[in-house]
Amino acid sequence: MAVHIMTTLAYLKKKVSSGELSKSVRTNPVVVRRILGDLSHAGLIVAERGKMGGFSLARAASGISLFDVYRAVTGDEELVPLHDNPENRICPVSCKVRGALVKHLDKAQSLYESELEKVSLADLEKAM
Amino acid sequence: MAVHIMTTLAYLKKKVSSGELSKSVRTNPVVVRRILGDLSHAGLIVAERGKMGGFSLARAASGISLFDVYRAVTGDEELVPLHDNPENRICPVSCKVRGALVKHLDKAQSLYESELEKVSLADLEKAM
DNA sequence: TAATATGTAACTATTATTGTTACATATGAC
DNA sequence: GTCATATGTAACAATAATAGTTACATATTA
Repeated sequence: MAVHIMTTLAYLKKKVSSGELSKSVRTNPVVVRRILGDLSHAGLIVAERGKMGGFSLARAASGISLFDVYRAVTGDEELVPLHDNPENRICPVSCKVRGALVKHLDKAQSLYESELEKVSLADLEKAM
Repeated sequence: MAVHIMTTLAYLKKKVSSGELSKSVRTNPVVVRRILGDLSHAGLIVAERGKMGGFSLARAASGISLFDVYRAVTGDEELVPLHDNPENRICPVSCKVRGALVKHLDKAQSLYESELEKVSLADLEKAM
């Protein structure tokens, strides 16, 4: 939804209200505003309040990547989370798997994220 | 949990029951058996029923990757799912974002998965 | 045949997400 | 100054996914 919203802002190139955006996404304006809140806190969009208010990109679409959008809405949570049951101290695997596994998962996630960095909202908007 | 279980099987190099595995993972044996069911259906482990039954790797730990384990338990679902609200036909973005976005997400996911392919259970087991 | 393992159904508890209603707050038009 | 209209958020309900639990059928071996 966040990418849909951001692509719409890039495409329309004007100030848009949460009501208009919600029609494109086909959901409730509050759902859209919650996502817009994340995007705004991340500095990707500018929100203007009051009558004639609305949302617009904070900078050029070519300067905003899919990774920026992804990060804004997910925080820094992991793509594949680990189980968080307590360790069984008498089992070496129970004590050490997480550490060993997370190293590889982090590497894979870095690759995923750097691929998202390569794609800008301008690239997406051109395909509309 | 699936990786924890598989690494334990690689480490112990013997037939192990769901009860023993659940002690290492610190959860209920049925939770473990559900995951073992997925791993078994994927052909990664062999399940033996009855008294003296248990689970063991179906092939050498060096021949099983993190990607194999990941696929066995997640199916082919996407790392980052798209929203599935209906299209708004009068909005070009609403009609086309998904197609444009999924292309890039699939590329990124391929990179993630091929990184997991590079890591075997033997690699993990060595770190225990 | 008794003991012990897997395989699964059924149920509860917990959590996250989405959608919704309601309303405080801000801002521009008149 | 006030009204119309926008954002910002709290609060709540509906839905779905996951984890844990109990129960029991089925398989296998000593």
